[in-house]
Amino acid sequence: MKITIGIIDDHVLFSRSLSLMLKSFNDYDVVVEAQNGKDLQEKLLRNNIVPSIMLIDVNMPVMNGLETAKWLSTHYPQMKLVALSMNDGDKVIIDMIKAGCCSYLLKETHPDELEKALQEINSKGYYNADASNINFRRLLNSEKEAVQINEREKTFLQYACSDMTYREIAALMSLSERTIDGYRETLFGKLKVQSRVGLALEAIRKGLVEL
Amino acid sequence: MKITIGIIDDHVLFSRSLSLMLKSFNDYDVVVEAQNGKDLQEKLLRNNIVPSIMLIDVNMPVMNGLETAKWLSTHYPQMKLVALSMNDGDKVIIDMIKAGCCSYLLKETHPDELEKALQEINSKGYYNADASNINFRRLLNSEKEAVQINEREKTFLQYACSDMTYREIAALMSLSERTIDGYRETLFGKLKVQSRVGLALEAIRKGLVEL
DNA sequence: AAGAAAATGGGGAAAATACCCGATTTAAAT
DNA sequence: ATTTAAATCGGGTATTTTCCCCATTTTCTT
Repeated sequence: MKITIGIIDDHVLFSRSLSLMLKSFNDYDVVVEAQNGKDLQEKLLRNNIVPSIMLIDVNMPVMNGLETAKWLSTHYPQMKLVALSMNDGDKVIIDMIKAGCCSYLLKETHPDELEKALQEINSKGYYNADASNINFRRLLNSEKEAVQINEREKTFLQYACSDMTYREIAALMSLSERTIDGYRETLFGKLKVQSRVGLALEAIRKGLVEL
Repeated sequence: MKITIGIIDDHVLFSRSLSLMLKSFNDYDVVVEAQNGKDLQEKLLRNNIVPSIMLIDVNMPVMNGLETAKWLSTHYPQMKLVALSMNDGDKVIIDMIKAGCCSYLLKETHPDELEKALQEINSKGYYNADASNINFRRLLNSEKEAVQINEREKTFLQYACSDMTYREIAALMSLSERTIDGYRETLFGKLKVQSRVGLALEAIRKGLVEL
């Protein structure tokens, strides 16, 4: 009995050719291919297919990898989820693992390692990429160091990434300019910057605000 | 005689599986696979291989798609270059076409269209993606509207996206603070912003500087 | 209820930014 | 050679940002 696999990726060229490759390994059968989470939901429910391993791309339109992984791990808790992505930031990797993925592979992974990963996931239930891939020790540390900001600060950060002056932002948030100045100061400390430009850029780098 | 193809992509999983797919089309032979432009240069020169069609990923480390396309079109002018990428901005597409690519395909392209594209490129010398892909008319218009900035301004823009003050940037570029102020003013006009934060953010949005 | 911690806010000053006025020097065009 | 255009630079000023001082109010803990 072959191991059933599902692939979710908006790049059809990738998912179709990866599907070919998996079939060439001879132990696997790709039973469903979807272009995003929404697409997958429909295909799973309509055809009543439940692959044992699901390869999930992180960056997708409509319903992204994180949402998809969360949905799958609640509705199909027995399914093995594998995040498959290009070089993402640490935060994304942590989020995918938290969402229930048992492994995180980069698209620059060699096919041989993919095969090894799938075998281990099927037998042991998980696979940790080594060497060229992800250093989990550093990841866990970076999570501790991850910047903690509250809702008000996040709102301010959003507004700070614009052409507005602090005076305008204060008016928009119905706060005093001093209070805004306080947010600014604490965020400067948390993000280790000394100017508003640096703040905006770091906020974007850390994914705290979207461009 | 099969048509010889080369693939450049840092995602090994993609290039290897795409290679499998192309071979399954039966008319093609993948004679070289590289992970970036530098890697390709070495492989071409060392093994004296000259594929007739080269598929080039745009985003790569070490030597990216644009540089690679430029190098190939000067050293191998008879080679057909095809840019292959995920959803990029208009500017990138224009640059790749200018660098000598005869087609620009997205990775979300369906395998059937890829096959059709390769056939047309081999027979007619070019292929324009239709429907879901790129609207060249809009592209040409957007090029007119594209912000034109010179080298000095670009350098300044890069430095402006940091914690540095204008004074420090002036020292770094060996220019007067006034001159820097002039760059700032013209760039404010070109990018339609009123503050340095706005400038930095817009520069990133337009892909004028990398984060 | 008392005390600690957090959020909010006030005033002021130095530095940086934004926006004017223009001059000079260099490069390019005719 | 002359004119144009572009790049570089100088001074001055209003606004904004950054960084201090610390007071009040609200929220949480004990």
